Amino acid sequence: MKVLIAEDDIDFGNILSQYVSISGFQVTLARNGKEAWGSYIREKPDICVLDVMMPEMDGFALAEKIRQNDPEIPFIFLTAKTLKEDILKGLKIGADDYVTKPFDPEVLMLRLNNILKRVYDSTNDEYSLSSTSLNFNRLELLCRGKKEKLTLKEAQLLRYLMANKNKILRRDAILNEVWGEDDYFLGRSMDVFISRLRKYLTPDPGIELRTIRGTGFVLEERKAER
Amino acid sequence: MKVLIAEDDIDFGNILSQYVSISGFQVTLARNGKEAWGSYIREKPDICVLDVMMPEMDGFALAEKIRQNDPEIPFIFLTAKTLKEDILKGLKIGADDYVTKPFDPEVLMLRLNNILKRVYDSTNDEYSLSSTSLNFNRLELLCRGKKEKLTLKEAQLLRYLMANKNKILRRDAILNEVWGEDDYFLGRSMDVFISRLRKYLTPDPGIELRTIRGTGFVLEERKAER
DNA sequence: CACAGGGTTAAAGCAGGGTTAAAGGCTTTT
DNA sequence: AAAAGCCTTTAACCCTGCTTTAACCCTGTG
Repeated sequence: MKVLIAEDDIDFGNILSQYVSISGFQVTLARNGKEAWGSYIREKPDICVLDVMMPEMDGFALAEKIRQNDPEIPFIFLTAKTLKEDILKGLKIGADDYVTKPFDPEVLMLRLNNILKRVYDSTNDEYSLSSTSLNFNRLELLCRGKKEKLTLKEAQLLRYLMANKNKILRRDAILNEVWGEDDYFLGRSMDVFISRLRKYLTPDPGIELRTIRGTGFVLEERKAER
Repeated sequence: MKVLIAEDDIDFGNILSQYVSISGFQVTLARNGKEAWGSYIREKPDICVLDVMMPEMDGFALAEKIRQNDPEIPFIFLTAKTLKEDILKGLKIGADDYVTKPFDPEVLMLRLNNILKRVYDSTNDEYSLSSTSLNFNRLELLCRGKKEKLTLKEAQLLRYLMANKNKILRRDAILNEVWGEDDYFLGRSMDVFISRLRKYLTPDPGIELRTIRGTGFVLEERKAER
């Protein structure tokens, strides 16, 4: 498990990363927001621990940028502030946790473990339906023997559909879950992706990505009708 | 969505539960751990908000008891303490979040929403009458073993009728509730839908969608007449 | 028996999606 | 620093299926 820590206080950052790496994580330490962004792109960590107050780019701005790249990755914010608006801001971005300084590194470790257990243990990155399966980690779709390489968004959308197979998913729910927000244009964008997924799925006749007009979509196993 | 709040400070508990119920949750408020346990068994809430310091049974003990009953249910702990060992204890039990008093109810609401979105994404609303049931989420009607796929409007209308079964509903009330407005033409449109619903419901002789001339409609269970 | 409220069916109208191509952003490569 | 490459979003145009409108019929009530 890779952890990205962004913390501008050098001493504190070192202590923290020692602590975390002793516990078996692979740690990347960055000294400011810009550096952290570079590390993120290179390392593709599993979780980010971000200081809110940093030079170059603050923790919130960084989090938003990272969130755009990966809507699933969990964040923990570190801050000296207990100001209400800061906490609210963090939670709105989708912080998974919020730790106010000063704190004990052990507290952070427990939270890290809790979150990772939740996010990665329960989420198997293999999904299957009929004679089709998605390996989310490798972004690969195997459909009736036909292998397809997917892009990240394609895979995220398909994963959400497969994780909720046979359930009608409302347009706004899909958008909020996969894109993080919901507006008209993103909706049309989603339609484009749906269209592309249908193409990928054509080799498997046992699977149908059905439109529920005015509501949303379902990915369902097609009963052999007539 | 049901929320169980366990809080021994009566005033604070009331404020909190008002806040939460305004946001559309169904709230049960308990004044101590024992009472909360009873409420838990009765209500089977979807999430628990527990004060740590309570008479009879503290929040941690309660959480452990509840966790035994349901390994998935999420917790949020409320506490005045910022003591390290308390936070650790909570996190070890598997707290999903931890809020220290004093705090803004809005913060709590955001955390509630975050957690619930994560844990439960689909609300299954089911309505039934006689040997017929409507799954509104799936837009499916099961009528005496006959399955029908409904359109959104059909389902909305039928849901309103089923949610108010055996009650006479006035035309203008139905229109305002289902269509959002009430004029002559929409009224005729509704008649078309009523006609179609009657067709769907014919397989179940125990159900009648009756017209109250000059007033509206009732969906009622038909007593074996004669 | 008259007529208004509602039943039923078919046609019309329209909005929500389907599909494809081009534009726009980011990163990586040269 | 420009160019190339890859993905996502925007745009345009089309089509389909749902809702509404319309037309005609039936029936209960004064």
